[in-house]
Amino acid sequence: MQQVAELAGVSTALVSLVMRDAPNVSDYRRQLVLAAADELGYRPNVLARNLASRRTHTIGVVLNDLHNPFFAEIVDGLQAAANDNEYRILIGNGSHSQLGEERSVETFLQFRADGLVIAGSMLSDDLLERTSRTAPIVVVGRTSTSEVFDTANTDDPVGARLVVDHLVALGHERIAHIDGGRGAGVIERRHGYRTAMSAHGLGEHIHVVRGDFSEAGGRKAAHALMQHDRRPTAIFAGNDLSAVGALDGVGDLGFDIPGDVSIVGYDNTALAAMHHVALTTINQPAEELGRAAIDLLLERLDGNRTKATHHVAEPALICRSTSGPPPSH
Amino acid sequence: MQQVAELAGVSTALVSLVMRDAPNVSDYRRQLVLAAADELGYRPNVLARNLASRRTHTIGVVLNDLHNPFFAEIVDGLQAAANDNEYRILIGNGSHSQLGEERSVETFLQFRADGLVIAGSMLSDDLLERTSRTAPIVVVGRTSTSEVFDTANTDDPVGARLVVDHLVALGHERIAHIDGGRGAGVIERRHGYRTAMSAHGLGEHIHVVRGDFSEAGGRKAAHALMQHDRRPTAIFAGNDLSAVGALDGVGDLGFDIPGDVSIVGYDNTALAAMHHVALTTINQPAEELGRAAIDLLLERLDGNRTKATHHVAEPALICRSTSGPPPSH
DNA sequence: AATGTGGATTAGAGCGCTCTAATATGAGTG
DNA sequence: CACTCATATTAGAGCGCTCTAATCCACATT
Repeated sequence: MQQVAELAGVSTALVSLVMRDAPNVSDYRRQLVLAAADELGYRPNVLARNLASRRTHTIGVVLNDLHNPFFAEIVDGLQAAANDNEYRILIGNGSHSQLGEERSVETFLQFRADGLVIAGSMLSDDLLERTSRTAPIVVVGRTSTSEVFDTANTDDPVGARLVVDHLVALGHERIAHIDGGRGAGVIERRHGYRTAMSAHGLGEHIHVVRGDFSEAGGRKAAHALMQHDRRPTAIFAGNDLSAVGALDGVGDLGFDIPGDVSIVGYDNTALAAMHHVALTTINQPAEELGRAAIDLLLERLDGNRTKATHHVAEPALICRSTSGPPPSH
Repeated sequence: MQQVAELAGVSTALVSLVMRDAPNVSDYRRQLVLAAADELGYRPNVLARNLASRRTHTIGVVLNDLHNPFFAEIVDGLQAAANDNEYRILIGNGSHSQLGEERSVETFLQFRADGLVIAGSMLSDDLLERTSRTAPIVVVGRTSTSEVFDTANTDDPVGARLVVDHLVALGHERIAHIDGGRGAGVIERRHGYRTAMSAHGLGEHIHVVRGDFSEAGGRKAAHALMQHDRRPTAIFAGNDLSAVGALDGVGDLGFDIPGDVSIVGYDNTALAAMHHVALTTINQPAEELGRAAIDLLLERLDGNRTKATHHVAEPALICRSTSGPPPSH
């Protein structure tokens, strides 16, 4: 920077002003500085800049599971919104574990990211609240009544109800649910499922088995369900990934879909849309969620809001070919 | 830091030593400092640390396409290897475009990442070589004869040959190829396909159509191929994602797989392994590639090597159910 | 000619740490 | 008991930038 200043015959302060295009710099000097910077191949050191300005213009995004296409879609929304606002995004991999998420969060805090977006988090509200004292946080894909951090997610109870309604309308009664273990949105979806089942007078058929939002988990759960003595005629999986696993698991055992059993997912990822999968599922507007998350964060960063806000998007049933009437026994 | 030093009754230098667990600090003082730090909730500022030490202990990973599960698998290897070596990983999204990759690279350089791993890059060798003067780079999933930066990838010409050999052994002659546009490894796979076809005396049946390593691209290419007047009996797609797209596209038109047409992918991602897809494909040892990339980078960072090294992994045919004998016309 | 005004420029302190070189400490040695 | 030598500790400069407050200057106003 000093070299640039010398070459341009100005002070380092002016170089600084030019490099962050501040106003009130004469065009003449601006050109001088720019030329000098170019000649020397000068690239501002963001580390130093951030240290001095106490702002990094970076948002840390912690993804619970890089293998889940749903998160890739959320990132699309985040990326777009961040670009529009001159923020950059860095992604941390939660490795599908609490520890992994914590590590990522810690990394971002140490880098002094201006804010965090945590998608599909398995972390406790308590931990998140504590963290958000250091930097504003938006949690995506999970409900929370926290009065400290913001959230952006889909109305999961409604989503779960849509699934049950759909299956009941097709004539199903024995509808089982594969949940997502400790994942995000698990409680709401499970609860929504239970409530909807009861509302249809199917309380006795409520059957929840544990999954973990992964393919492997979905497959295993499906095996268990289909080998049960009162096996279901329909399975509502907690997300598309485990639905696809269930699809596999059910297929392994030689059952026909949807002839013998219907399967419904959640998320409407690209996976579900594939012709060869054609999964009936619930759409979550991933990109909308991503954009909303950034908006919420920026409101905080610009100091326009201190009260927690919870953005709730509408789910929608996407009917494809893994759901149909139950077998006539 | 100063507060911690005062509370512990030592110098800031000693606090610094303790915080990065340097050797030669007495146990007594270490406890003192640790206690003080804990009491004050002190968290070292990585920005300042990095600025002062000129080391960030961070590796920037630029992924060409977050939607491609292959990259998620590579990240698993990178993450594991980085953890083992006390490095942290940050991911940048290339958004499937050159511009997106450049932006990510720039971000990492500005953050002074110690090194970069660029997976599936569409950037030119020239640009990469220039960049690697600033920080060491390992390019994953792409061949290069560069004498400047390192690479870790699979032997693509061999992989392509395995595909053609397999299809020819099944009796196919009209084998078409959907390439990956400007993606990584495209040239080698295409060339390997051409060479293998010629070696089998099928030069006249060489038929390449352009894809872009995405599902949409694969579907579109498959449509074009199957509506061609001399339509192929087998399609070799440049990666799994486009193979799945091709699967869809072919299905759209009412063809049976593999009855009417065989489809083979490349990468052996989780996508291909799905029961409902069961794609015949070429395995790339993603985790091995990830680990190798980190190893190469660390050799550079530790100053043990300055000569470019190219790690080449062995591809392997994974035969599933999207390939079979051609239809008997 | 004196004064005012507002934009352009700059000096210099400080962000929070690391690192070098110097100094303190203390056990072991002849 | 002075003298090593290895280990433990510290002072203080410096990393590369931003930011505040001060200064400068050209031009308009009285």
